This record gives sequence, structure tokens and C-alpha cells, in this order.
Amino acid sequence: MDGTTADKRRGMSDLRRHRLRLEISREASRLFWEQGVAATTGDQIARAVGLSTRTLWRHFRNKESCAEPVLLRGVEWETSMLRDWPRHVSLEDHFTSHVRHYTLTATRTDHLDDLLAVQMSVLARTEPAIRAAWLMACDQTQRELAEIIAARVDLPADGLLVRMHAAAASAVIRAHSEYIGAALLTGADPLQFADAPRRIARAVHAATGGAVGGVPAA
Amino acid sequence: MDGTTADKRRGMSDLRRHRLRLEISREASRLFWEQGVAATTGDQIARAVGLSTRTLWRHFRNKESCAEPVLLRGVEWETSMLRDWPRHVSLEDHFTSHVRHYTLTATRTDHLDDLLAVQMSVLARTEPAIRAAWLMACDQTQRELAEIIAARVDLPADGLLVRMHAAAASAVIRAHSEYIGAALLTGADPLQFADAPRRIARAVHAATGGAVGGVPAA
DNA sequence: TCCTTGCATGTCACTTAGCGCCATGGTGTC
DNA sequence: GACACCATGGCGCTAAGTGACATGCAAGGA
Repeated sequence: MDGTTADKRRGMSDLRRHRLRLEISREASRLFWEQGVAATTGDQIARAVGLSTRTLWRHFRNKESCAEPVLLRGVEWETSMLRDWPRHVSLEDHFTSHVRHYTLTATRTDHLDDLLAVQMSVLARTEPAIRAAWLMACDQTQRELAEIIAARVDLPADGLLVRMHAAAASAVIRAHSEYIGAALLTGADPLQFADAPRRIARAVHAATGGAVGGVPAA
Repeated sequence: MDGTTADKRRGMSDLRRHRLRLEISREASRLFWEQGVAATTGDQIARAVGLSTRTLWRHFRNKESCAEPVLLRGVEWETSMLRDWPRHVSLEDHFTSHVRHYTLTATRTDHLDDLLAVQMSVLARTEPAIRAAWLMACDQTQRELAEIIAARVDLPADGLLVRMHAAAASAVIRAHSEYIGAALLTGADPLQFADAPRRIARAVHAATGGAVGGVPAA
């Protein structure tokens, strides 16, 4: 599934860069959660990963953005789902099957990442720095969503309509993520959100005025 | 309209605090625009306003957030419009009349603030720090929107449905703001966006699945 | 009127975020 | 083996942001 493709080209491959950023983000998020953002120094994060502080700042523009990769994985779930969404399948059906597939194939690391993501999204409620990182991650998601939608409806990704739909869809996903995350961290039963995919799919469908989510030629 | 209410109570009134933050934000935004964010120091901003650096950091948690009040004013336009939205009037009608009223009563300062807001939203496209501030401002807007919508549909503001609608509405408004701002700064004719209020009102109506924007009892 | 209390601001010292610069080492190509 | 490229580390510096303490201003009470 995640076999490291042999990268023969020059420079650090995007994959390796991505992996390293995620690794850093994991440690940073853990520290943020355990001892707070303010009390966590760049040196601590760097040492936890086994890097020099200088290298840390080469990979992240500031402390708060260290949380972004973990936060992104929290919604990457939804975007990756949308990415390979067959044209002739409704969003609702595809979403539910995708969730089923995820729960079957998810590794231990995946679950740990999910936990970290939830923790960060909760931390975002009180820590402005993390909130900014969360919003930046969602913004990133929104731009990817715009690409996906653009390809679907065959319109330019930087057009107003596509951007509106992407914004609305991503906002709906974000609202759900925050809501569920908050509920889970206060001890809610995960099974309570079993029908979340269906609800999210419908909400996305509704928020985009029916443009995203249905079957093209019904 | 904005007569300074006599504040006899102890402590700095919210109004004064708000005004000072806006004043700081104006100077900060101007400097950000003129010489870039990285080249602008906290000392420069403080000196431009006539404050000590220490006091600057008492009013803003970091440099980037100095842009928030100006950015907020860019969308405050929409939220203040929604705030006094009569129940028996459609969003579209209210929006257009509100815009007409604004263009008649706006002061020179208002227009300068609008310009600054547009400049910042454009700067947000390239400067991650400003982008974070922009997203934080929109997030703030979204929370105010949730209050407004909650009062409208008579549901708790922290419920999932209200938050979803607020998120979708605010996302749509944001997408429009970014789009129009970018167009204006590249020399587009402002008259070209004369029907923007109507389009935004309709988009909000659509994005909230019809829950926000129509006349309650048609 | 004087004293007190509360609060915003200023000054100084300090930690640390974050970056420019240069050296080093590891990896791929000729 | 020589060379080029690039990620990393180390050092030093500027600037972001904070804690502690002093000052000054306004309101209110005796």
C-alpha cells in the first residue's frame, strides 16, 4: 500500500519531504497536547525527532504550522475519498464504502494519527496558534477540493462557481470534523457517529446546491 | 450613527479597545502593503501609532494578527448587514438596500479601510502569515454568523445544523470577497460587481439549503 | 481636598522564534 | 575517483513576544 517508490531523481523527493514533515508534526502535536503550545520550544520538537533546530525551521515556517500535517490527515480522509470518486456513483454511496474500506485497512499508525488530529482540533478551540494552523489546513483542503470539483463539473478551478462550491463543501466538512472531534474528546461513543459519512455526503450535496454529490446523469 | 457613548464604567471600554486595535491595524496593514510583512517590525508599527512596543503586544498576540481588525471590516460589512436583517424581508432585498445605504453614508475613512482590507486580502494570497490572519477573521465572522442564524431559526448556536449553515454561508461570503478583491486589485471596474449583493444573497440561500435567505413564512 | 483603588501604558531585561551564512557529509553521475 | 548537488548542522544575529515593576491618569470615597 505504501511501498516507498524508488526515487532516483535528484533532490529530496516530495514523498520523503512529506514523510519527514509528518514525522515532525507527530512529535510536535504530541508535545503541544502534553504540555501546551507555549511551553513547547522549537528545540524540544527538533530533539524529539532527532533533528537540529535549524533543520526544523527549514521544514516549517513557524511553530504553529508544525501541527498542519497532522491536522491535514484529519481531513485528508475526506479529500482522498473525494479524489477517487467514480463519476457514476453518488457521493453518499461512495463515502460509506470508503469509510468501510478505511476501517478495515487502517493501520495502528493511522489510528494514532487520527487521535493526534482530534487532539489538535480540540486544542484549536483554546489555542489561537493551533486554530490558525487548523484553518490553514482546511484552506489547503479547500483548494484541493476545488481541483476535484473543477474536474468533475468541467469548469476552471479558479472560477467563482467552483471556488464557491469548494468553499461550501470544505466548510461543511470542517464543521463536522470540529463537531465530531469535540464530541469524541469529551468521551462520546464513536459508534454514535456511524452514519456521519452519509450525513456529511448529504450536507455537501446540499451546500453545493446539488452540484456536487449526486449522480451526473441520473 | 457612531456617537461615542459616554463610558462611565471602570476599565477600558470595549469600544475604546476596539478603536485602538483598528487604529493599530490600519498602520500595520499600510506598512505590510508598502514594504512587506517580513520587512515590517513590531517597533515600526508601534512607532507609527505612537505606542510603545510593549503596548502593541498587549493588544495583539503576534504580528500577523495586527491585520485582523482591518480584514474583519472587509466582511463586517456583510455581517452587520445580516445582523439587522428583518425577519419578513428576503436576504436578497435586504442586502441590496443595505448596500445602497452604505454607498450613500460611507465616510472617507470607511473607503480607506475598504481599500486596506482589499489590499490585505490580496496580500493573503502570497503571504502565509496574512492568510492565517484572514482565515482567523473569517472564522470570527462565522461564529458571529452562527449567533445570527441561531436566533433566526430558533436553534442553539452550538448545534451542528446551525454551525453547518454558518460555515457554509461564511465560506460563500469569503469566496466572493476573495474573488472580488483579487479582481479589483488587478484593475477591474467596480461597477462590474454591482449585482454582487444579489448573487451573494442567492449563494448564501443556496449554500444553507434554503434555511437562510428566504422569507420565513412566504 | 487628599487618599485610594483600578487600569492602561512605559521601561528594562530576558527567552526563543526564525533566518543568513558557511562548512560538512552523503549520494548520484560521468 | 572527481565532481556536482543537496540536505543537514553549527554559529551568530535580529526581532518577536513576555514577565516584572514603576508610573500616571481617572473615578470615587472620606
